[in-house]
Amino acid sequence: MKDIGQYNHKDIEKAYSKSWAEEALYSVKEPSSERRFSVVIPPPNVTGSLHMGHALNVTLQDVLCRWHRMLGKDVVWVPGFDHAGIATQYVVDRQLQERGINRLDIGREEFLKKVWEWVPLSRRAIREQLEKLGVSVDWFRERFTLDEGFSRAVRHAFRKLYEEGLIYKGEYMVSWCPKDVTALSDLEVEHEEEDGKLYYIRYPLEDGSGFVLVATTRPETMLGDTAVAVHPEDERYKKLIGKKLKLPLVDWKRRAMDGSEVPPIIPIVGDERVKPEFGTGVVKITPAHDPVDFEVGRFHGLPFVQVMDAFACMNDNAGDFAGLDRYLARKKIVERLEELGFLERVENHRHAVGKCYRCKTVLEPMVSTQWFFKVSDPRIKETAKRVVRDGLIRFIPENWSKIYMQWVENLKDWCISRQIWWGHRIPVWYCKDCGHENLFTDEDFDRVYDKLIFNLIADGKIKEEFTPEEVASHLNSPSFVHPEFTVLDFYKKFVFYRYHSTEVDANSLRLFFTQDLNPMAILTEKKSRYKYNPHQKTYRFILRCKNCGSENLKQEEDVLDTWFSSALWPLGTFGWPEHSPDLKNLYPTDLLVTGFDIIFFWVARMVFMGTFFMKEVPFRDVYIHALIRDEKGQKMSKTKGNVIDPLEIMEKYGADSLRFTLAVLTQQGRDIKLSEKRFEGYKHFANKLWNAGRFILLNLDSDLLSNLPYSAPPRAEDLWITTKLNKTARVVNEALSEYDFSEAARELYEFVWSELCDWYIEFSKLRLYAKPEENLTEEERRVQEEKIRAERITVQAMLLGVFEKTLRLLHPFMPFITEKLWQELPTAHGRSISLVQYPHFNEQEVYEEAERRVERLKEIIGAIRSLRSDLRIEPSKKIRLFYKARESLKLVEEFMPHILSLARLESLQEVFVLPERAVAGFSEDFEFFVPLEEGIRLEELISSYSRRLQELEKQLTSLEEKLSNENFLRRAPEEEVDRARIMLEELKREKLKVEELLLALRRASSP
RNA sequence: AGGCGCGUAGCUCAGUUGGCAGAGCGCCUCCCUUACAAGGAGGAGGUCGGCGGUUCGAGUCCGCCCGUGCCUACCA
Repeated sequence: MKDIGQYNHKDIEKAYSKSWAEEALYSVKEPSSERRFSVVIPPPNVTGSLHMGHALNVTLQDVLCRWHRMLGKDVVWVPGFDHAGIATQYVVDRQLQERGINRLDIGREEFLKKVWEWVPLSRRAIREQLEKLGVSVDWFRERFTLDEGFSRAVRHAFRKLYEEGLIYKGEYMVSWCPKDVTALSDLEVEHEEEDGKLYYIRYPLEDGSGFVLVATTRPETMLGDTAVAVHPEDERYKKLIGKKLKLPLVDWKRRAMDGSEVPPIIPIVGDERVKPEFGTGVVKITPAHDPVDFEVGRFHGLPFVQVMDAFACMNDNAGDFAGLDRYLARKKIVERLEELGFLERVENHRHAVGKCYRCKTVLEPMVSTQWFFKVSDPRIKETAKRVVRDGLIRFIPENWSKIYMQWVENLKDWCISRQIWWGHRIPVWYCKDCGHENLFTDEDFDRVYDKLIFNLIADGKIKEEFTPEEVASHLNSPSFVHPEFTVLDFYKKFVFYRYHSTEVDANSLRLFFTQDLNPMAILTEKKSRYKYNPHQKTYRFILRCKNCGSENLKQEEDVLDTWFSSALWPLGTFGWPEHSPDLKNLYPTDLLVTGFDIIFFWVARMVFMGTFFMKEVPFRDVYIHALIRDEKGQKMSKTKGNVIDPLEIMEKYGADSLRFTLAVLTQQGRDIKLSEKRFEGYKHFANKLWNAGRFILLNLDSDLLSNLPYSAPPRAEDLWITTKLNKTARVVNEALSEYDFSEAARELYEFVWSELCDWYIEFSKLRLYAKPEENLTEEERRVQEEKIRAERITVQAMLLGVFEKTLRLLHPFMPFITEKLWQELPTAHGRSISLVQYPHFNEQEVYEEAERRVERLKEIIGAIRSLRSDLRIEPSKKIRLFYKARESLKLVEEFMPHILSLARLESLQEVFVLPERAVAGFSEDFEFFVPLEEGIRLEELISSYSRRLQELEKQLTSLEEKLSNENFLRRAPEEEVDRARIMLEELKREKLKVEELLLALRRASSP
């Protein structure tokens, strides 16, 4: 007997989100490889805080992880964060700009320091949000895509791919963002339809015999034209092939990328790629600024003239227009062309423009030297197709595998270099003497210290010139692998675990360097790795060219595409490239949950890396969920101001309501339209559950458990609710195993609200509040009291048992409220509801007979309530009722107290003749009569019955038609025909009944 | 230009081998009944986008069309 008061989500959620993390409840040190269930979180970007999409993503994962954990699995769910190259650089850059600081002014090193200051802030904020959401991740395994371990994994992966010939460097056409000043991969280009212009320009023939007319959408690129192309079979222009044109405007020197001078006299070439039907059938060729022209230029050996710089400003090759922004240049060039009579006409033209997916700047195709991952290689591409085709990886819903396959089929090589600062710097050092391209990873060094120092330098943690003290202090600073690690801890645990004896401090380091520099070491090693500077007292770590031995090396400036490291996420988080126990036990993961927008960016690329390096898929099931949109179906974005912040929602409605709402809304479609109202509805549900718990706890005797063996046998409603709950458990388990979150959640909602609260709890009050009759003898009274006591114990045990099981079923969806309520129950044992067994279907607990009787009882009570309502009898008014029944007779007698209570009757008496002056209702064979009193209004009832009659007539007509259709009788299955016949009989009986009642009512209402 | 999805109650959506159209919210009526007014009881509301086909029978399977959203694509 205790009162837990009113539902207050804030207190509950705050207490548990903290204690779960502090107790490391979801940390599994040594998972068994057979019973494990392993998942890696799609790492959120450290660009700010979580949005609703993240909330959905982690909620679904948490539901599944909690479910599997309760099914007895060793669930390891690895959390972590993505350094998010361009995105994070963009965020920090903007912050600096607001303080009037320019990134280019302070330089790379200083800027990266600022980013490293920002990262922990964002990381902490997101971590807190995840905890608030109640995610059951193993925080001891937290990782970051730019932590020491990942950097090492990335260098290792780069090296292997490079050595296998799967990474190459080359000069190609790439999409270039002039705002972020970097190359982008094809995937990072967003195409958008825009209204533009098509300019028709005259290019005069060199011999003065006329001109050809070319059409272009980007006239500014004409300054870089080095040819004009026509289709070789085009009758109009065929004869012009080989002739020369004078490029308008250009009367200055242009230099090609190879340094040669390019005259403004350009050839007309024939090329199949030209479509005669577009424009004039003549196309200008700018090999350095258009992807197709690039191909054409290479094919015909044309010079490449760049006319723009990295910021999309015109360069020296643009002569008079040098220094102008591309759009200003376009305007000026068009004006000049018009002045000089080269512009024939301008048409409106709608076309697709490529934009940067981050900053939406219109991209410029540029020729530049970039690094590529040769994903078109069969070792990558064919494997990636095979694992899905053969079902080693399963997409849910299934149709995404088709989309995946199509994309992989059309793969082009992936540009992985970025000209930004924030990210994994490419581990390549160029020799300034012989030009050799050197690739270094710590595997190039034998000694532990060398490996260590190399990694620190490669990660930019120490400078090339350093002191042992600096190294030691860095090693003892916090690691980015995990906030509670030092850098040294990390190296010991993951990298150098084979060398446990290695103690690293300033002294041993100094000793190491001294030894390294002594004459003996130099003799044995030929050349020392370290150069000592006696003035500065610093050491320099020496890399030597693998070709010529020169020490004059310079590291590649470019960093890797952020997705290159994310692609290693399911490997790196488990310690790869080391053969760690985690890698052995937890790879491949069992499940990946993500949105369809990153199937190509991330999912496919994890498949590339996983299958290549591990010879095994990175995950088995890929559950693809919808994207969150606002109530109008628009994407949520800060600029539109239509975001619904999960933090605000949790504050107002609670994490449990947020989670349950998202689970219910997770249909297999493509998007979820969200409005704040949805959360309100499910907060009511949480409240309902709370109050059910409150009711039960209020009515439990404090000594219940010790009295348990002694009790009265269960009643029909007990068996009924047991069956219902059992069936609910079956549906929920089945739904979850099919990733049908919505079905599982709705089923639970339905059970809690419509069965448990609406009916069972109401029924339970009969026994809980039972009192002995009055005017009894002492003896009789004692017997009755004993019986009531026994009944009370039974119903309390039932309530307790049913509720406890319900909480367990609900726990994956609403972890906080279920934990709290469960802990309040006298049966609570162990640390947490999340560690006890999940209920499953039990064949023994199906009581069909009891279930049918109680369902029938509900119908009867419903019919009486309906009549009361039609007669406008106030709910609080108890009425006298008379009834007639045949098959239902026993049932009515058995459940007399239930009917009296739930239908709010003063009495229910059987009669054998129709009462005079009474209005009636029925439910099948159960007929009942309310004595007609003054003030009872019949109109509503009459119209209610009239509507019912109409409906019946409609159904009857269609049924009769069906049954008179010979084809139906002949061809439909027998049971179908029988069902129709039975229904016809029932409808006819009901119709007679309704007509009879209507007649009586009409008589009564018009005296 | 190809590909994928969606059109069912006022709104958001369920509807699993074809066999009597459902839920939540909203709306209407009545009630603050000792867990819960964040509640209880009852109720209204639908030619399942359109046309055609298969079938005894179609929201469900097939075809075409209309509307709508998204993804992919080098059309100057």
